Amino acid sequence: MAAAAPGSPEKNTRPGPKVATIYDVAKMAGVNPSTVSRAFSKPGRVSAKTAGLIEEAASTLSYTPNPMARALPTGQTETLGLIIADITNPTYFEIVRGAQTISSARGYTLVLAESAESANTELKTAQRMLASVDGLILAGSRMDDTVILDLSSKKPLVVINREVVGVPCVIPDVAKGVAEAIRHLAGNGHKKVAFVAGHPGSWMSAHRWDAVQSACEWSRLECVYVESSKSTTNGGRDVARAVLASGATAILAYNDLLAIGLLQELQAGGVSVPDDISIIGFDDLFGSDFTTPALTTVRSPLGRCGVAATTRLLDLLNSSQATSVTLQMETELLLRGSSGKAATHA
Amino acid sequence: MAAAAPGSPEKNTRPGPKVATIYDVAKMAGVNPSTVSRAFSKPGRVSAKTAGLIEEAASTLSYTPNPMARALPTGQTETLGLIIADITNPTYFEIVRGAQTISSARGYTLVLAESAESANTELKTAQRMLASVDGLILAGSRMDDTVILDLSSKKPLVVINREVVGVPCVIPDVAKGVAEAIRHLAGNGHKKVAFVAGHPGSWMSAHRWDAVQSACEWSRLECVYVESSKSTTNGGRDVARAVLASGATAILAYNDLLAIGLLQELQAGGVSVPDDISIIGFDDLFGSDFTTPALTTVRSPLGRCGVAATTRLLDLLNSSQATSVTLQMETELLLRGSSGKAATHA
DNA sequence: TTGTAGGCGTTATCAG
DNA sequence: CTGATAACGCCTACAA
Repeated sequence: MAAAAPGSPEKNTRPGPKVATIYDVAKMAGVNPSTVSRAFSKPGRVSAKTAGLIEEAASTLSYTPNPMARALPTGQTETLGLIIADITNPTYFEIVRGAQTISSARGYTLVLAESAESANTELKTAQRMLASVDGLILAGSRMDDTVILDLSSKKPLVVINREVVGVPCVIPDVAKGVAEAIRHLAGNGHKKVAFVAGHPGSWMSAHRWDAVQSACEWSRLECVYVESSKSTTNGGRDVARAVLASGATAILAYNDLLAIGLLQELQAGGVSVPDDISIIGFDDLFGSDFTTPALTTVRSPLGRCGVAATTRLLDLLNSSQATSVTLQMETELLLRGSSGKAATHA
Repeated sequence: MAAAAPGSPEKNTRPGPKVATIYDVAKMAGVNPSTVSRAFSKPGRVSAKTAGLIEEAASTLSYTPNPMARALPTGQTETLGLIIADITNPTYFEIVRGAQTISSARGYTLVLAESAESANTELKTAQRMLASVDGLILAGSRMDDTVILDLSSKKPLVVINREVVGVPCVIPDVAKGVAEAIRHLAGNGHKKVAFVAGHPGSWMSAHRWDAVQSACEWSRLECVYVESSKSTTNGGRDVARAVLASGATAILAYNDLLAIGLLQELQAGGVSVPDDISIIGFDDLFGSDFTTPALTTVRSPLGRCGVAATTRLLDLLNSSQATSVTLQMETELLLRGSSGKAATHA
């Protein structure tokens, strides 16, 4: 008998004592509702005495402002939206974490949605969200640049892990990390490295491949491009054979998941890592240090990207500074056990 | 010149063409606003012809109902709240994933918040959320049973990973998985197992310890309880020494993180797993198969718990069936490489 | 400093 | 089936 419905067993409305409104508080405090409103929305614009009365009445009634009702006149919902490409991909967890932390720290509510890797559902989700959110964060968006730009003209919008001109972006600066990685490989006698790509439509994958190419050129290393079916451990397992056939002595995988799959499959096939082949991943994903050897990886500060993007968005919200600059978060090589000297094949 | 403000550079309001309302649609379709409202909220209660007109007008104006405005008269926000104990703990991600998937599939929005392991902030968060949400999901709650019960009397509420009488709960049924694990150990000649506990206040940790005790009793195994500072890999590393000193030949760790930390620390210390000591974790956490040997673990169907809890909540929402039964999701032993025959110590 | 009145976008209750 | 009109809970000029 936790909740005994008094009258008729209605649809789904709670019977409970109707939640208090400013009217109830006003009546109890003996003031006008608008005064109560002020007391809550602009502290200081009400006398200390009445503020006290209101405060007291409010707490005995356990009054809480109704965010919906508040959002109507103001247009501000105190809510941020985060759309990620794939909830299934642990890469995004760090971003969610960062965004949620900052949001709640600044008194905002975070609503989460995923686009299931579909540009279409992503757009629909974004449009629905637009109506109930003050600003939007897109992580790993699959939508066209023009669509994103258009969206950003309606509500403040920040993009993570991708660059769109005219829209504030937060991306990891892969150049530094990749350069370190390639230098590390070159210094260990490697001559040929294979880049195992991710999803063909992924902006980030292309971006990383570019960085790898220029770094290799600079270090006079040969690099080959290997396609993969999907950016998961299974995807990694699937391409192990192809990578081996390429003749490369070192692998740069598009992400850690691929790298780990590769590592496991190669080890299972009797290939020793890093003695026979070196493997380097991307992201420093949760669990990438669980492997033996632990995975060398180019750390993408995803968490900090989430934090930075959210901070950025909130700043945009209360300053209207139209700075659509791309923020680069530094990446770095995390040297662990899966990479080392090139095999002296003979 | 992405968004040229026409007039004055206001605070933070978007200058853009004010978003369309039912009034705009009504005018364009030549009907009354209330008819437009009907057309959207109760399809069928409007003639096919006018419905068409409205549909057309709405789409050319790209009208989207304002959720806030809609929530005001109805009291329904089409939004679900999920509060998790610690965003930092990957365990909860599966739950988030499940909840988000179901929510959006049923047209609901999911808002996410964390309690930072504090009963106090959890309560505050819950209360704030209560105002803007149709129902609440608590995962790994730290609040008192009475508080949760009280909360559940205001809005439909489902608890994950914990049992509270009078409140619908979804918990993994550890009994089965633990029994399998202990039988597995007993069958391999183990005589003494150590249970490495998690956070002292954790309901789940106590619950698992109970299960381990009864299973051990049933299989006539000795079991010892080892405290740990925190349920992380580092926490695992910290207790490695103590566990070794206990003389147990097998370890059941409260969760996979602890187990992995233990595994790494023991291996680093020259202890062979599973030859010298067997390790079994809980949860089948993401990455628990990255280790060498891969971690044997009692799989908690966290994702399915999230799904079940959300489904449950939604059912509660539109049926007012006051079923406060506890739903048990079956666990099972996932036999991988970290457990095996007891060391023949001599 | 505080009260008055009108409006935010929708739904709901009546008539017609 | 459709059109007025009053809520919903709160904010905000404007006036006192």
